[in-house]
Amino acid sequence: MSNVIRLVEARMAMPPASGRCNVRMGGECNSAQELLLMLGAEPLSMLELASLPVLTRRVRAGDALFHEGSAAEALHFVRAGSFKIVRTAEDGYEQVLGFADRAEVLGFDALCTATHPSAAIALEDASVFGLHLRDFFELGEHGASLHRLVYRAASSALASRGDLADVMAAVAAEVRLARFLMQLSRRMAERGQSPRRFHLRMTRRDIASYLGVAHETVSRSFGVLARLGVVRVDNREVEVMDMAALHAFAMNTRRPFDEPDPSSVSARRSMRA
Amino acid sequence: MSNVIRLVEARMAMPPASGRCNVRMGGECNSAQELLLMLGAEPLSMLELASLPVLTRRVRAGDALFHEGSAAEALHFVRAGSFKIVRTAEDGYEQVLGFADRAEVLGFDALCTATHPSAAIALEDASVFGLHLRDFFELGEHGASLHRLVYRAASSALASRGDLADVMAAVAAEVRLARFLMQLSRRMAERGQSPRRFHLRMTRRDIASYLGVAHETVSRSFGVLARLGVVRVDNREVEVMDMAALHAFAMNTRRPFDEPDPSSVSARRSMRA
DNA sequence: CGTCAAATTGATCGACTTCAATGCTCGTGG
DNA sequence: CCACGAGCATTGAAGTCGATCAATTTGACG
Repeated sequence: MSNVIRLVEARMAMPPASGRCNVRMGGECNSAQELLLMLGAEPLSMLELASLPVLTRRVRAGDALFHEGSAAEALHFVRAGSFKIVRTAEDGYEQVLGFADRAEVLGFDALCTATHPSAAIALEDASVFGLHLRDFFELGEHGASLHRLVYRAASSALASRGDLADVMAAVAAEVRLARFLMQLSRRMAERGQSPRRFHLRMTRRDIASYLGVAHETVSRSFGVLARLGVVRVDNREVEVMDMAALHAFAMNTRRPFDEPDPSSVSARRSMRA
Repeated sequence: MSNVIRLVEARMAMPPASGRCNVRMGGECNSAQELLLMLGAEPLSMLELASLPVLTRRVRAGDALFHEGSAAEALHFVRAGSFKIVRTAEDGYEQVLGFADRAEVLGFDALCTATHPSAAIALEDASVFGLHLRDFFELGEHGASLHRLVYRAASSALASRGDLADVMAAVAAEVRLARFLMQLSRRMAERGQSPRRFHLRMTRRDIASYLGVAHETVSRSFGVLARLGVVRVDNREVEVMDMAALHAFAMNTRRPFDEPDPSSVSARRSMRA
């Protein structure tokens, strides 16, 4: 409960009200505490890390937190707003690897190569915590509890990229979209927000890239799901009308020749009126 | 049969057999040293971790190191052999998320959920180091150097899943296969082995799942690349004949309307003789 | 109000999935 | 040791879904 409240406050009052933290590029006042709380630290462990040098940084919508190929200097954690993680091919094609919300780690995949294999671009005005690698690697025994939190965040990031595979594994485009919406719904639930109604913060192109289809196909797939009454879509506003049907859609790995679970709305696909 | 045994022996003996370490399921003698060396530790840091409780475990071809959904108990590092990382859908469809070779970490994505979101299945008789989570999280300041190594391995695992997206992002099946082969080639080079000639340790089905296409399509794509003289394929034995052409193939993000790099073999696609 | 990007909708064609049948490898057992 | 069988791999044929090109509408922002 208090989690929810804090989350909402952070989101509503995006320029955080903690006064001195608003320094242009790096107040360290209570940032450490805020970061640790966000990552789920126990109060006990926070004392020993009170002096953790944490930078805060704001990123405007469309700007990159870091570019692909740039040198890795810090680990970042999303404080507010959201990001897309992308890789850009030589010909300019932008592949979206995932989306990151509050408390998620950014730039972890740069630790092994010392240069970022992917870029992080803000989908809306955002704010992040930064932990310089030098500092991060040099906190001796005090760092134990922080390490645990970072491991968890990194593990979560790894699992997220597994979700990407889940989505792209589906054959039919509507199934991919359905799985994507299920992922979003689950994430919303984890944050204590409504899993039935949410605002998409990314463009159709971003979704298309994430799904591995053309952006026109995303539009059409939204249309199909909407016509079937599974969801209601108004631009970037999405409402899940029939969660069971959406789930049934997301299941189909192969051709949906078998009857698609007789519960709830019939999820037949022939919609050529 | 005898073939397999000889192969296994050769592989197991790869690290100069440190004698007592061959205990069935858990000698801790020099395993710690071996693990640290494998992960690239500096000799200096190895002294303080000499007593690290490291288990060794052998996994036979086709067996699972851990199953999807099982409780996370340890971090594993591949000592010998190779694995595929898979997620299985309710309908039994097996999605391959990646392949792991020597020195790679397995099971890292279980840290956040405490249960494995993916399974690791040995592609051949294999051997791993195991680090129990209790032990891992409880090495105070001495763990600093180990943490650095584990972070690097985990970061590498995250980047690998980005490669998965790269592959599945391609529109044409031959491009996906070409990218996959480039990945393999790069990995071989990193290990100091020939980047032009290698043995595929996974089935065509596994490749197909990784690429996100039907396994028949993988066969056909191999055929196309072979007919063009880009590679030579004999069952699971692959030889890259024209690395530049393979690279050119791997580039194509969109339809190959522009001339595909006039160097080397012409990489046109119309092969309807 | 005017501009530009985002989003929707339509039409065409090619590539991939799917079904089906055969050849090949390799491990097991006769 | 050889022959058999089960999974792996290749090849063929047909139907379909989605990529692409193209045109229009909507929406956001100055």
